[in-house]
Amino acid sequence: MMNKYRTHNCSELKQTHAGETVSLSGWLHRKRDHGNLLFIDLRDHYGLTQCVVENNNKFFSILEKLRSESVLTIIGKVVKREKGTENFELPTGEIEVDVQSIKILSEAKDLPMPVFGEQDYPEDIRLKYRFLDLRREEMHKNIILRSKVVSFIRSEMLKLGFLEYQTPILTSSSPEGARDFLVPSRLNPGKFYALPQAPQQFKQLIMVSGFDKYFQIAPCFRDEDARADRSPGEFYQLDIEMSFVEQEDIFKVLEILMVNLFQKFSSKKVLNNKFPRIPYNEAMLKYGTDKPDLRNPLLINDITNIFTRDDVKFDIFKKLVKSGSIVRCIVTKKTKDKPRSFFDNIDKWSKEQGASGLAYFTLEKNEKISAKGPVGKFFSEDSLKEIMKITKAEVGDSLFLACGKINEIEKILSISRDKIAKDLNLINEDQFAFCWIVDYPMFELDEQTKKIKFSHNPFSMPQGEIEKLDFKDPLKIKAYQYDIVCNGVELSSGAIRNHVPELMYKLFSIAGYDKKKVEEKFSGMLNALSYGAPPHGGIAPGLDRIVMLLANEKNIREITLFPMNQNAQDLMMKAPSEVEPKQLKELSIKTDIKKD
RNA sequence: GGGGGUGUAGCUCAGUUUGGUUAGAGCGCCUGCCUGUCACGCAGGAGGUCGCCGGUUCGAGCCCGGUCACUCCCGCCA
Repeated sequence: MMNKYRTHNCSELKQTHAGETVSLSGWLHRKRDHGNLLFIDLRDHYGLTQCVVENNNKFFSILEKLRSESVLTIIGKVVKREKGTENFELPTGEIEVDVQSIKILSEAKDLPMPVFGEQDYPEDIRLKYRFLDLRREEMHKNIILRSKVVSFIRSEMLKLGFLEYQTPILTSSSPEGARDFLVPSRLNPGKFYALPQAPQQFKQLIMVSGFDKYFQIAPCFRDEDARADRSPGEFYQLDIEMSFVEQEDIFKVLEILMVNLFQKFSSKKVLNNKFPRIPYNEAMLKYGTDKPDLRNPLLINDITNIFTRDDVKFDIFKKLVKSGSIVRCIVTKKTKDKPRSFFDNIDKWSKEQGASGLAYFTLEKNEKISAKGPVGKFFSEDSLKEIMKITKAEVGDSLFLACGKINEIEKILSISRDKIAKDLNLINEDQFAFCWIVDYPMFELDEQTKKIKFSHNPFSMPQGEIEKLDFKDPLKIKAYQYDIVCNGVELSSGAIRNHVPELMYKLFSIAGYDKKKVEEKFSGMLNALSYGAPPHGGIAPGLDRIVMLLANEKNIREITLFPMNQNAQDLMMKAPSEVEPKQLKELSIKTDIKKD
């Protein structure tokens, strides 16, 4: 490299360059001013180089006054540092550049937030001055990681025989799923495009078009509220679709890709090269959630039947069980010597989470087996033996019990599992534990409307032979629908698709869409499936969440170049913004409609 | 739409419990001293509507009510 700005970058120079005259360009990272001797750390994308000026140099006073983060070119001679003054933490720490001349390319004002150092700063300032925030080492590193992950995925997918296809950004609104972002059409007054929530229908149409293996790093738009791990508005999926495949074919592709990806970009251990397949119902029972963290060894067991026994006197639970509640528990191994406060804290915490609390006892054995703890006295030896059989608990273990309606129990025990494991330090942070959640129900009951709705994707293929499906009891129908989960993070859902139009009408009618409505909303799709469609299926792992796991970050903004804040505003570009009345008029849009 | 947390100097934070003189510290900035630092050091200085509005009080950064901003969570996210 050699141009008017630089002969080398700021991480290149070594002892072997000593004596050469070089030019470097970059940001003034840090100054150390000794009055008659000035050290300057010059920083670029690649690293840091220390430059030195003495007070007999005509640029000394200029450099002394120049503010941090100004951009300059330094021309000077590479000098080997004297013994004892090297900095072995820097790749360039064995040399320094003796400044001969400089050129200031861009002067920086007083900074609203420093680039130097590892201090945390308020989110709104970081977002407003994102270009400064991104200069900081941690952010810079995360963004580079993200770039490398994207490149790696592309090359792996190509190796696996996939081709990348691009799909439209302006498309039509769909009735299912999230809220759409709408774009008014100038040429079609009163009509709107929608930004794609995912290229779902397009990727299926690509299969119908005969292309066999599709992937895309696809932007997806959903107008829903933000979370720490969910950008408002937009995110990226590794969108995948394959023809003539069964569920296991898709699992194989994803396992190869994920294992390679996570091994390449993290030093953490991938627990299983073949990810465990856990049926949805089993996951809800054993973990209370369909995104279990398998690093956590704690399991949930159902012990409702214990509370129908006459030799169990725990009347509060017995009464609830009689009226339809269930009891489930978490066993913790060898916790008999934990102090009372350990158990009480978890009980107290669960109440803060809105539960009615967690009962607990510890299994002991003197002459006979007994339960120690506030509710221990209610259990006979025989009932404890039965509990031990069901839960595989042993003497010295403790049980945390929750009683209530199934949804409440699943929820509280799911978060209790996390909480207790954290308190007992049971989670190995150096692991990635992947799993597949399979056999999702096709439909579920909407709690509010009491109507049957699609539980996941309306285009999924129901399991079993089509002729034998029992549409009278639709809640029992399972789908070829699956999620991939890593360390308790839901990375993606996918499905084998329904490529049979008649079946699709049937399924939609169960969810309350008549034939006309289905034809109206999915005409493109249905039409395509009527002229020879291959059986196909796919998946779409969230790219942002993959990078978060690899970068070990809890917040999606830490791995996104220019994120919006929680209110879906870009504080740097000032989006969204008002527009000229003329623009609105062209689009046939009025903005004076009041919200209810 | 709802709940929690935070808001004091350009930045990070202390002070709020128990209302009471001129609201402090570190970083940054400005001035001076300093030739081997790499978080350079030393001395001095500037910098504040204590988010905003209202209330209680002789007196409010501190108590009360409202409001705004940021954030985390619930709802929502096929």
